[in-house]
Amino acid sequence: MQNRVLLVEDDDELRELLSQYLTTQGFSVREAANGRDGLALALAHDCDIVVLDIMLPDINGLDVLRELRAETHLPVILLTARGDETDRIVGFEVGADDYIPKPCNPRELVARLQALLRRIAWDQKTDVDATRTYGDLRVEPGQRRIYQDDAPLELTATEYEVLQVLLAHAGSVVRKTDLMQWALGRRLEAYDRTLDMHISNLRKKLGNDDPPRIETVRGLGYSYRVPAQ
Amino acid sequence: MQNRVLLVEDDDELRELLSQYLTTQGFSVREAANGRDGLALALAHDCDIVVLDIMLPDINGLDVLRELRAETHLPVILLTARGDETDRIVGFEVGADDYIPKPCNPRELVARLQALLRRIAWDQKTDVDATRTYGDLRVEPGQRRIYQDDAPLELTATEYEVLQVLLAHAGSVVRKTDLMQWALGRRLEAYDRTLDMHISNLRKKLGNDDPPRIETVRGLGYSYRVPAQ
DNA sequence: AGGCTGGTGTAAAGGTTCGGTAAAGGCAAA
DNA sequence: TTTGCCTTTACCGAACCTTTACACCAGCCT
Repeated sequence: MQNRVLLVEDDDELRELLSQYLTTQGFSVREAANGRDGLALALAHDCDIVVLDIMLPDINGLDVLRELRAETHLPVILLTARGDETDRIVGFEVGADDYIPKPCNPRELVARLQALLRRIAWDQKTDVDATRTYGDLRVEPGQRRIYQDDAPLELTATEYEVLQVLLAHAGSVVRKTDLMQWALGRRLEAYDRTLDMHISNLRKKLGNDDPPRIETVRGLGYSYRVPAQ
Repeated sequence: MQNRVLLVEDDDELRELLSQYLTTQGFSVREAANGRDGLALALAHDCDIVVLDIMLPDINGLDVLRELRAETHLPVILLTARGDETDRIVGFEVGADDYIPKPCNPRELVARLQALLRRIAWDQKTDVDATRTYGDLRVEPGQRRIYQDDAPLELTATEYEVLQVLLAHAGSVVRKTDLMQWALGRRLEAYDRTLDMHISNLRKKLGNDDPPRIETVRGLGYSYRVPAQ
């Protein structure tokens, strides 16, 4: 399916522009307007690559990168207005994989994203492919499979995507619009019941427990019940 | 341990300058002043990473890269005077990992070299030049043959490439676009069923087991089922 | 309470896309 | 020319995403 990009950029206009372009280029985009949200989303294991602006309102992008590197080797491309060379060198030292000065050409951004993803796909996997466990569920991103008590669930591509997003945000509510965007890659339109159907099918495949693993938050979205320790 | 860089650059002065700087930065440098020598050295498995000028007296740097990519996934950083954007995009499409416009800052070159090498070290790739065994299959890259229970499989050149790539990533899903690029060396276009045919033929030659050794992951690609211990 | 409204659950039907494969075509080397 | 192999074409069946339809429930208003 499509690669998942996390775009951390405070300039709403630029973020929107890049987000749309990346979407047309076949990426599934998550957005964050500040460092705190960006870091949280990046650590949620719900994206394959990060595009990170250095100038952010709250936490400096380099500090976000530092914190991220303490946990993961998620590929990161830095973005900045400052053509400052020192900035650039520091960025690499902190662990960036690439660096693009603004104003950035969207086509170049895409080319560099793809070059990096290709390199990673060839070399044996980063921690994006690390298996993660949520109670009796185990996500194996490399195989694109989810196991329940060591038995693989027979999920379709979309079901896998939906469940994996819910699991990445286990314990908190994922809004329907976000779930739609992230898992299905398109916007939620009125009267579109597609997502509800996928949830329904997922619940069936997960076994219709009580209380349900996937809780409905009326008017908002869904949430995977955080598993008891 | 120092990393071995191959520097392919026709401008003697610049090459000498970069070579010296790279040496002071702890790299072991091999040099080539034209495309032909560069290609030969790169294929000699005697370096870890290549810095490749696009403007070369004999073969165009992009063609050198193309030929290199037919054989190996050696990391390559392109270098060029032309700030031409198209050149840049083409470079990435052909399989470059990075791109630096001249005049290049040696410090930035080193930073990018290190970023790329670090990425590769993190992702520890499987050595595709070594003999590998997967259950009853054994890949002998030296002979370009694959043995099943010590009996050689009668594979065509393309079939060998496809199966070899699948085996190198045994247990994880290889996307069709990647498989196409890595095994067939070209981009997957719409309505191209070539890959499907090779998979079909491979399955036949491997014996149509159940469950199939080569699993289809609908909408994504294929995956070689990891053999039971 | 009763009824309205809008969000949700889900069975079933619809329609499209995708993958498997036989067979034909094309191309290049022997 | 023959041979071997890669590619294209074509058809079929299966998978599965989406739509439709109806039932249900919660909250709110009267």
